[in-house]
Amino acid sequence: MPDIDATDHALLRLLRSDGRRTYSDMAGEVGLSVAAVKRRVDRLQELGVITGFTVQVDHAKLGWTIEAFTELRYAGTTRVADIVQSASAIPEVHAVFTIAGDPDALIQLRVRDLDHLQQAIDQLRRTGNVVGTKTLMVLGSWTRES
Amino acid sequence: MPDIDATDHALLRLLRSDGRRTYSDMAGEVGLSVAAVKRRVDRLQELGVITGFTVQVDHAKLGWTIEAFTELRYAGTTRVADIVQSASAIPEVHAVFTIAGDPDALIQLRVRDLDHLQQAIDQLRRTGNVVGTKTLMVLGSWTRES
DNA sequence: ACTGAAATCGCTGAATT
DNA sequence: AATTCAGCGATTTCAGT
Repeated sequence: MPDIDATDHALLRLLRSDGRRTYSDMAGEVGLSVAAVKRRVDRLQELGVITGFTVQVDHAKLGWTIEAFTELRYAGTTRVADIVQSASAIPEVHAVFTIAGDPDALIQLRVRDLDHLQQAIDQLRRTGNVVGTKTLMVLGSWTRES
Repeated sequence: MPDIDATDHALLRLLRSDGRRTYSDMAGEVGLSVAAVKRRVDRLQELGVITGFTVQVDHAKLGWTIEAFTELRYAGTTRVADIVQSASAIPEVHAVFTIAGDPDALIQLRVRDLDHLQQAIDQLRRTGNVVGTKTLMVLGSWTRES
């Protein structure tokens, strides 16, 4: 684990709340020069602490109004890599978590409507050696952004 | 639902893979002028399709090596807003999903070690009217980034 | 490691079609 | 709604401490 000091953590916090914040803004916040801030952010990327920058999208505004988690159980012979590969190939799949114990995987889905959800789940069941599913419909969500 | 055309979707896709991509880069990709691209991105923000920009962090590199989901069951009287409020107050909680049916909520956790996980789960059990939990340990994960 | 300055590059708004 | 252009601000590099 590399040495990440309090200033680095402050910069990460600032970039989390706004990934396009300028170096001069951050420099003012942490009390360093613009060049020093850029050097630290570059270093965090080289270390792999920062893996990238992205945009946050409200999927509901694009018509993908339904979010769900599906727990998958696989046949005993299924390998973890196969689970990820087959699930991630489905466009409705937003994230795949392989799990220790029961279930074997937790799949985060985003779909347009209930019909669309059923199609996505059917597709999940068909891929790999799925022996059982349980779907949790998301009513609301909160995500940390500090 | 506002009218988001193919160019807007292309811009969203580009910004997802790199949220700090320059307008001139995107202009080249979609075949528009820099100012036109800026106008579209500004509009997507005004519409609320783009809710913000952020940095992607490898939490394991910061020492938060363990990820888990905890399913929570609450007493019948508990209100959804109370679930989110009490769970989100715990620093180890990364996301809260309220669920239709059983369980009542799915909590995404990030912790430093197993001892830390136990503390976080204990804290979840204490808040609100939790009547049962089941924790899923994440072995690996994949998230769409296109 | 950080600072400050210089050069480059991109952002932004106004005028125009 | 998109384009062009001009002014301004941010990024990036480098010499100095």
